[in-house]
Amino acid sequence: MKPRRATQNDVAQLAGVSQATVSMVLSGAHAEISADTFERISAAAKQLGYVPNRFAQALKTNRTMTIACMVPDITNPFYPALMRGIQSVSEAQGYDVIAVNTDGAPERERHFLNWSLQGRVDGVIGVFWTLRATDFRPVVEGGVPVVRIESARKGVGDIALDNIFVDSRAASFAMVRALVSKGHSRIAMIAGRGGPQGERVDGYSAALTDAGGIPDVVLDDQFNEEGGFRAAQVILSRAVRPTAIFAANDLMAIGVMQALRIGGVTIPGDIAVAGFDDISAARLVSPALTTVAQHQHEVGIRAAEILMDRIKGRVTGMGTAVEMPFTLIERGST
Amino acid sequence: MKPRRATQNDVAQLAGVSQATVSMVLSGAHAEISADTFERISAAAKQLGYVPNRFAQALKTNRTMTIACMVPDITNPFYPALMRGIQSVSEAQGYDVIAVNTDGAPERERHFLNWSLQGRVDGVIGVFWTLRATDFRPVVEGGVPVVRIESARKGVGDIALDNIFVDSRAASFAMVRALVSKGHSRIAMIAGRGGPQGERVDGYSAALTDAGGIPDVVLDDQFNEEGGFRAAQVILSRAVRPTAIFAANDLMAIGVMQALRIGGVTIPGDIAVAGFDDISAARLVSPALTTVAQHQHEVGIRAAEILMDRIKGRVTGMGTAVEMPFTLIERGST
DNA sequence: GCGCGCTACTTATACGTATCAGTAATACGT
DNA sequence: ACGTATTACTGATACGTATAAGTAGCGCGC
Repeated sequence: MKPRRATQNDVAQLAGVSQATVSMVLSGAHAEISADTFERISAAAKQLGYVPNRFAQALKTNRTMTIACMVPDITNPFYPALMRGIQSVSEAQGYDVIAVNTDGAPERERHFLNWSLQGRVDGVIGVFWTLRATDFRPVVEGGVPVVRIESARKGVGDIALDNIFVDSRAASFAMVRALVSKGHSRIAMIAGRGGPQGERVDGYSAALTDAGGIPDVVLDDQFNEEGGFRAAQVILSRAVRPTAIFAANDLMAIGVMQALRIGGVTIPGDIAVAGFDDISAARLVSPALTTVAQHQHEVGIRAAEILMDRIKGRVTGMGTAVEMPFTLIERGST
Repeated sequence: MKPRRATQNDVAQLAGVSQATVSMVLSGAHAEISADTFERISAAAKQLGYVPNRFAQALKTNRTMTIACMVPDITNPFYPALMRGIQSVSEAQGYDVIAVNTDGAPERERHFLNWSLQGRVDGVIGVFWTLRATDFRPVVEGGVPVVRIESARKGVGDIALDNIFVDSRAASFAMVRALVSKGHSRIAMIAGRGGPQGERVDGYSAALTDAGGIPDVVLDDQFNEEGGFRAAQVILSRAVRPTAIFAANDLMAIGVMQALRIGGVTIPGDIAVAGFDDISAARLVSPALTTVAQHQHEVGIRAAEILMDRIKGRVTGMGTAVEMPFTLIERGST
């Protein structure tokens, strides 16, 4: 009922050697071990089904070979793409990646950040909506590197916290400019409330004001299709409708398109729609969705590289801020 | 640069007590401790920013207060809903939930299952595509309970492995029967290759054969919108088209709908479409998607309850198989 | 024949925590 | 006043591993 797992001691006993020898053979075979002993130990380990206890290992080495990826909502297809990028570089270096959902809630973000202080992971890559740089201080000063993925250049301050960002404001600005150049002047924006989409809204407002338009932002509590759907219905119920709707992310944009279709509005004939993120579904909806690509796979790769540099001690000192490019992708919806 | 985190020893020294006392105060305050000492220790701990080392803790107690949720593809909205259910019960009992992506690949499923043997987690809830009951033997016999989420009743065998399942074959059968009763006879099915959708295809084939139809299954490598999109294009390119398409999951069904729309086919007028899973997007597409609800939130809750029973030792002995109900949800697409 | 340098190990210790078995100090009952 | 019970701790040990330090055996040069 309580089937204790085999330990190095059990293996050692079976092979007739000491525990230390077992450790040398099974961890890194860099020591002077005779082929015979090596064989005996390997055989004994296999026979007993020995699996190293990661906790004991971590306790000793202070390394867990695991990094955490903390995101608000793994449901949003934006994040899995990011994770793939992270995985590709960290797994190549022998690190596992685990994901946790923070819901973008302050107490959950804090809770899981605190996690990393418990020595559970060697590093953190995350998208945090509510935490400020000072919240990370105990963690990075505790020796756990953190790479934060952001939507704008943040002051790196006096703390070894790395930022990697796409300039959302500029991207949003560019998108609105593109819409304006197609003749749109009444452009509404749809965004999530309380989230990190402030820069996107800012860029929109700035570009629209530049062009002589009047910003018109509709918020919803949810950042997904449902939120976009609801917000679009609000817009449709108005007396005067916009000629284009710019959603703060693709999920919301897809929700918008569904609402328009139900409302009998043609896209882009009556109303053009644009999104943000370039998730894979953006290519599949019809008409295909105009959007801003953030190249999240590359962002993930770059973030993981930065993290690895910290973990391996190749980089020390204060944090950096790395900017990643965006790309406007025009498709059928505009 | 190497800022060692504070340990109980540091706290003890500062508070002028022994490490053992610190442990008693900070873990469970169930011992006889004077209010004064309690205060001193708490204050010292806070001052030093003490955070328990989970590894040392786990090494000692053999409990990690963490359970793993292993799923093939967290991108599929089906799984996050499941995770919410799992989280709701396990977090209430103080357990954290971490997610790992197996991609449904044998080596990755094995790798992460092996993980649990390393003492990283107290239990596993997972959807495994390739592993067989025997693969779990070392894990459950190693004392880590596993609850497997399945699509059919599995023989529980002689091993303490719990199964929880929705009878996909019956669900699929029921869906096809419903389509037949609406007058459809040429019903095509779209499914993913190499995945776990065998039962769904089986149920489809059986029901269609019963009704005098000829099964017609189109496979694609991917289980998502893209896969459904491609498979639908294959079907549309044929001389004789079906009157209904049944997709093995909602993502594929949504891909199908997009392909049909692009192809100028009306839904459900020309071709009806049905899916499987009842993800939230199913309600939002237009027309709304007819599908089979598996109540994944409830499945997650039940799975976590079963797991907790094992972890807490309230249930011992051989595994069980628990069946969960499904519901046919008819919407506008049929 | 003795020290030297290898090889191939073994012994001992530490990581940070939980916990059991003590043990002073005080309180209590008779 | 004395034994016992209770309170409030302390000391020691163990969890499973990695690793530094030690050592037995042996060939070898001189």
